[in-house]
Amino acid sequence: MRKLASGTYTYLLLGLRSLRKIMQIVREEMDAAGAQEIDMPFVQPMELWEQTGRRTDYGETLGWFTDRHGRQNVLAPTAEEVVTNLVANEVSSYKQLPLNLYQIKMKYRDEYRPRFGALRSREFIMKDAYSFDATPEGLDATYEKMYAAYCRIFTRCGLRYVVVEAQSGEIGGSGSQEFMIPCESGEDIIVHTEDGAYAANIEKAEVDPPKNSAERQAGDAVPAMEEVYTPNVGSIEAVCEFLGTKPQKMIKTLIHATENGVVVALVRGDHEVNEAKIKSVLGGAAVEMADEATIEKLTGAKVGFAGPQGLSDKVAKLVIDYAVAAMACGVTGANKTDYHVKNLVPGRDFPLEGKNVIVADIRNAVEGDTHGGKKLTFSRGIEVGHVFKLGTKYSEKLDAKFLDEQGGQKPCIMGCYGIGINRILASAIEADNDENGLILPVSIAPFEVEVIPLNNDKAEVRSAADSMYNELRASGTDVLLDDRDARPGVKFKDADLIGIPVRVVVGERGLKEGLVEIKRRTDEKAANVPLSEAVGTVRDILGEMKQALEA
RNA sequence: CGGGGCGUAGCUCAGUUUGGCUAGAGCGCUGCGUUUGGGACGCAGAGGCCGGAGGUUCAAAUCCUCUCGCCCCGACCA
Repeated sequence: MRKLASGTYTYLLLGLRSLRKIMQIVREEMDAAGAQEIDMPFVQPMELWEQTGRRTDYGETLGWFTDRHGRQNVLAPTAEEVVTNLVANEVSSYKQLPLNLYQIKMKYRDEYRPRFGALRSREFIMKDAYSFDATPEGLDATYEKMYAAYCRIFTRCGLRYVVVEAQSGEIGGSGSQEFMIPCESGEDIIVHTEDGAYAANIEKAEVDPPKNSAERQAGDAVPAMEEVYTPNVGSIEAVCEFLGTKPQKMIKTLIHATENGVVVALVRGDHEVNEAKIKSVLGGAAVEMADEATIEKLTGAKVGFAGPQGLSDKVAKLVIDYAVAAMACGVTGANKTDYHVKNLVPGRDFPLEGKNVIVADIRNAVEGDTHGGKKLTFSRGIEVGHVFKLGTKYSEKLDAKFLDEQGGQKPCIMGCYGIGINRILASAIEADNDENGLILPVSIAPFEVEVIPLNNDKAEVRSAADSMYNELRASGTDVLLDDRDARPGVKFKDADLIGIPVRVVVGERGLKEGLVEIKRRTDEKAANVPLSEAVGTVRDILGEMKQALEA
């Protein structure tokens, strides 16, 4: 793999061979799961993206250009629009459903910041599948099939994976799961209970409300709230330092704009608000941070001095995190520039109930939180696959409807399923390697076995190696012959570096006794095997390795 | 887009602070010879618009301005 520019790479022979093997496995499992392979355009009309609103949703990550006719074209990052448009034109009856279409193709995302080589590149190969069902039960069945196919794909690629609950986005309530490869260099945070019964992306991980109300009751004795002068001290850290308190004692008052009006969210000073959670608490309306003008108008103070007291009547919703509701008292903004208040008591100084007040889980999980009473731990992973029940978002907007048994018009119920082909290779490399290089599973290694003739100039060595190579090839084994005129050490190091699972060494010394050496990449020492049995032994070893990946 | 860093031989980098000899090293590459079971050795060589443009100066890889590219951190993410 060689870099051309930031986030764009040329794959050379070895990398490409691995990618092809991964694609083949994916293809076989998709076909077996009843999906049909198609090929959709990489360049797509912008109008389609405007119809579904994703031009805005994708924002800057969407790559596009204007052609000579002045038309705008999207460089496809996914293909929901195109496939839904296709189905809208082709499907008119429930008898044509269910339908499951997939493609394995280059995608483009204009990433804010491509990083970690193939893990997050601008161009990448993705298998994307889209299913269309007539009923929710049908979608469930398709989803299950795809889920099972994904498990087989990652197992066959020799990867240890975990499945986590993921944020399901706009269509609340329907399922979404990510397949993650646990690994230090991963970009995603996985949250799971110690027994592994619950695992989720940090975006999604649900947190138990605190159990003890003891602290709350202690709050009854707190004196009335009091304003303090905090000139030019806006941030949490600055206020803590100024007032000699801790972030855990602070209440962050975050003002959000939604299509239904202004929403104020409260989280503890040491917690991070999770907008996706607010969104689902509010029933799916888009949520974003309010701009300065909105905040100043609402609070009458500059940004950084907002507080919940007296605001509940002025906003559409007041959303309070469980952890804030459980606080005895806290420090927050005074709704007055350069002032904060202390001794603010939840329930006394601002409401914890009422028609526009919601107490819920609206923050990211942190160390020490629990789920279902079990402690949550954190680890990193690489997202290699995502299965997602989409519902009717796209089929409604793009008019993919069919007539059901009663003759009624219904939108198709969709699911979508992605696999990052490059990421599978990248995670296999990250997951297993040593100081000598890669250790690749036989199913995705560029070659299964490498034959190394040590003394190329010796005719008998050369001919023994050649005939082994030819025999292995003839028997359908993926074999590489290193016939370079190089020193032995160079060949050994290279074979190790590129992760070839099995290595056969043909040397003058061994050949005198009719022996060659066979060594797995993971073996300490090589085994001597009679030349006549070598091909059979190699095939047995490969057979075992492949067997292990089917289990 | 914000913050930081780096652009000198194919690669990794020194030299830049304090302007001054013919711009260097290791690895790689070419030729010849000796070697040959875990990245050999000797000898001889090739290889540079010091990222680009402009400026200061007797003199610029070195100082100034602008620009382009790359890396790292952050913000974003169906």
